[in-house]
Amino acid sequence: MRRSEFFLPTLKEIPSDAEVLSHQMMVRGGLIRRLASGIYSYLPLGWRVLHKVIKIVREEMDAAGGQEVLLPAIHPKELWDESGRWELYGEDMFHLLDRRKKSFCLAPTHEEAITNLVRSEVRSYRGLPLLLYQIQTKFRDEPRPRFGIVRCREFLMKDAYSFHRDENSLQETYKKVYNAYEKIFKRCGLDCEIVEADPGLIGGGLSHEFMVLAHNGEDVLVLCKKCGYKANADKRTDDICQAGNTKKKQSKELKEVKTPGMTTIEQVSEFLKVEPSTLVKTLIYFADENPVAVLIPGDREVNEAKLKSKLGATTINLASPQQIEKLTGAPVGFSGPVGLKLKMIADYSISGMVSFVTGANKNDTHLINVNIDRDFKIDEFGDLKIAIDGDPCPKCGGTLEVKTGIELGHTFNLGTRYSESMKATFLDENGKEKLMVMGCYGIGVSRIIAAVIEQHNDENGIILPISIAPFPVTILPLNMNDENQKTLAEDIYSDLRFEGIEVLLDDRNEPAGVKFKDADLTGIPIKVILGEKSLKEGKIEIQLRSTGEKLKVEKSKLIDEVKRLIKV
RNA sequence: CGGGGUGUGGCGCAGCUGGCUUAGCGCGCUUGCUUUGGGAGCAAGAGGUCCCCGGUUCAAAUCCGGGCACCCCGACCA
Repeated sequence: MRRSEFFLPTLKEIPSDAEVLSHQMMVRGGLIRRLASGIYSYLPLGWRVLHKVIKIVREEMDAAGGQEVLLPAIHPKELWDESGRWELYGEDMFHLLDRRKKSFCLAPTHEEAITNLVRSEVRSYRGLPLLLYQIQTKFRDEPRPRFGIVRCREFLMKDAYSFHRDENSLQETYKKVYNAYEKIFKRCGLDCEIVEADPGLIGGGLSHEFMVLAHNGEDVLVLCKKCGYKANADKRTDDICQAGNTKKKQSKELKEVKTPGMTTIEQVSEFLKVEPSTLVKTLIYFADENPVAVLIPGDREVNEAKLKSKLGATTINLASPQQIEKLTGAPVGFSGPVGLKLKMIADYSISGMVSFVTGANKNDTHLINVNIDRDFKIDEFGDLKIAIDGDPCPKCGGTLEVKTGIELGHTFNLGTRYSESMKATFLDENGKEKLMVMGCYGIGVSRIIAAVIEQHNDENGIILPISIAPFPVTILPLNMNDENQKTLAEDIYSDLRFEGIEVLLDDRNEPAGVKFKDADLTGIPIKVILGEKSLKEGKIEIQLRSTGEKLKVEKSKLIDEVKRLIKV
């Protein structure tokens, strides 16, 4: 490709609406442009990168035994009613009406569509297992699109679905896909953490997320250096951590104290001269219209994702001041568990606490020397806090580190969540009808590009690995008025193309600096530089974007050298 | 949806507090000449419903009301 003819608008300045580094660089580098919030066009350069990523994903999915399909992006409402997810997805789904006013959606995911297909075509155990995948645009009316291409309302996803006769077969395929994912991210030059996750709206049992650590990640992970435990910070650890000892003897007498106007933890702890950690915060939530009191230590916050999954609720909301007053008899800031007639759920850490401070459900009043069991009962304990750096590891007791990352892949053990609601069954060798066991596996394909850029960049711009570079090589004749450089550039250009190498020839009549800056910004891995300096010595210079390394090679060896650099 | 912010040639911004000229600057763009190892120089140019609607006023980019769009922080997810 000739740069003079290539549609590649690069920007000198940072676009004002791009806060995150990868977003800024993708816009400046001419990879993408925004059309609306969370909706982006891919320009030729960005589309080339996306193509490279798609190729890698496709190769590894095929190698794992997957077969590619293409499912519709528009689905009728009835399909989603079968699984009950039309309601569940709600506003997060783009809805539309056809000319006869029949309801459709732009598909945010394809469990229903694939299950519909497979249930009608596969009737026998002989047709199983089956691993089908597609690479397709997904539509989600995200409440908050952000970080450029990281969280979009229209984005490219690879989604795969597997169907099995039993759990064992699912595990086999699950492992294959898991391994394929590791290879995909590695080939894209990404360093990936695989963590245990909460399956969320997709449903099912154990699931894993493939995360790239990034400062601008929107997911929070906890990592234990000691035992290697890794999980999404929203994943409850109830299964592995236990409630502490609640039997500690406490004889101090329960007492009311006046705390006029003190509605915050800070005010109360300062007034009573105690640490915030010795207070217990009582928060009133509504879980699908049912009020519940949530108890956590005064210095901690509730992780609403954990709470939601603990309560098995679809929506969860903090009660309003009016509702609180109605339910507890006191204004906000004075809620407490003693005498409260609500379902009571507490974080595990509360179980080990004795003689703590709580609200008294009475205006301007708190209680001191409060103790569980003696003064009130907890219905249920669970892991409900937002994890913070230094928390104990739920598995080994070591110290947890909290990091942020970008979720690139998610694998789910769906079990029979969809085959049951949608009646996807088959006959086994005994002629018995059974439910198919399913798995599903997603990769945010477009998002991978942002993740790579977050991990690989410098002050000059993007640094791309050869594997996903739009062009592995660019030729920079520094002075287009120099006939010698010009013809040499043309010769190298046709030689490289003859070798089947994609190359960008910067044939613009621009100063050297412009060419260097553009090449760096767009992240092209190998620069072939034709300038007076090296040509005087009869040599051609090669610069590597990743290391800044400069090589000088004989003209006759150039093509072989470039081929060698591309191979590694 | 709650909280915060922004909207002025293609891009980045100033002007708005305290209303009045022809709305300015940098980058980019066009033409010519010069230049060519890290976003080059000189000269001449093109390009604007100041987000939209309404109000106040002799007069609004500027003040007031409403709306829209976009960004950031929270709840959702690949």
